[in-house]
Amino acid sequence: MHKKQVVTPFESADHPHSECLKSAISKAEDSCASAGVRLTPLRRRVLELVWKSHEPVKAYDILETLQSEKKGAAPPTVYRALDFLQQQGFVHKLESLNAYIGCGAPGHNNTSQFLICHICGVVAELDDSEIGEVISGKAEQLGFIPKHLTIEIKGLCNQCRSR
Amino acid sequence: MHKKQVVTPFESADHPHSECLKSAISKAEDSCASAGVRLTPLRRRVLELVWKSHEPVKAYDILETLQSEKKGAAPPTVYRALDFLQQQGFVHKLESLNAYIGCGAPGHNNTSQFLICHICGVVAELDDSEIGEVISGKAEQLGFIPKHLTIEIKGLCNQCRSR
DNA sequence: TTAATAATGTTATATTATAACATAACATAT
DNA sequence: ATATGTTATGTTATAATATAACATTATTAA
Repeated sequence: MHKKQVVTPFESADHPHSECLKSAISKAEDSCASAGVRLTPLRRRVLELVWKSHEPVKAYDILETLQSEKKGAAPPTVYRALDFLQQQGFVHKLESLNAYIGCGAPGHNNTSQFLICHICGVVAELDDSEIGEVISGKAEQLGFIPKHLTIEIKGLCNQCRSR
Repeated sequence: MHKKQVVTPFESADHPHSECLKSAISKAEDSCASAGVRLTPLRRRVLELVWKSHEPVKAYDILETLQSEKKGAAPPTVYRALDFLQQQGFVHKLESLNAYIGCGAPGHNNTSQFLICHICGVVAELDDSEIGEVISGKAEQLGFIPKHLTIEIKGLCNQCRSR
């Protein structure tokens, strides 16, 4: 029996989100310290902005906020920070949305699967070993060696279905 | 025991690709006839260009070819044709590449999974029921109703691994 | 303290995609 | 066959996403 391994659940509107944010920053700090890389003020700020909510965030929305806070931000400012955060596993890119979402369990991700509600926009993240295994298994039957999986599921979340 | 359901295999460089092209156009013609929609010369030409090979094709590469063949083509020319072809299930968009690939089995696709070789660029398409079922099952355990799956796996194909 | 490295600033441009409105082609009902 | 509605395409402009290239600043390590 496999476990669900929900890395980030669908959060209701009233959950204490400041805890999510705090936890994400804290994990990033620890991880960077261990890895010997720098969570600079800029990178930290971009991570905060990605974690503004459980909805995907667009690069140019981050840019707009940065520009409002301090002049001089340009697209590379954002994309470099996002690249760093993705490399460290703190942020994922949702390819089907061209948007970014905070990772709920940096360091514990093998393959991630994202459930994206097309009504409310909220995203849940799974790291379900069975999904990864089935896909990898099928691929390997064809002699294919998987390196990176993009798994994004759009649909209707429990909350939105109930309405 | 589930079957592999390989919709489009990894094709070797020397396979008779004109057969793939011919078959794709023929299926599209039939499907359009049944559905009562029009495979116009422009749409057919774009479908041919998507099926130029088993590698993903970029919208602006299609545009360039169209422009070389006849003046007046512009981005909407291509994107409209691609939209139509996607709606009819003749073409898939690979979200992780912003590129398009011909569908090997229009009308028989539940969920597609794409294996993308990051060395040679060739794409194989699966429509494996077990993959779809596992993912949908997990999602449903969370009360999520899946509508559309994006499953794209980058890695090393058999051919490229052997070198 | 200096040199090397890493991060950010800055300007420009590439790439991907859509909006909005005009014209043309086609279908169908008279 | 012709008017009319609908679908498809033409056309211009612009929006949205992302990277290249080089200059400057900050940090680290020798």
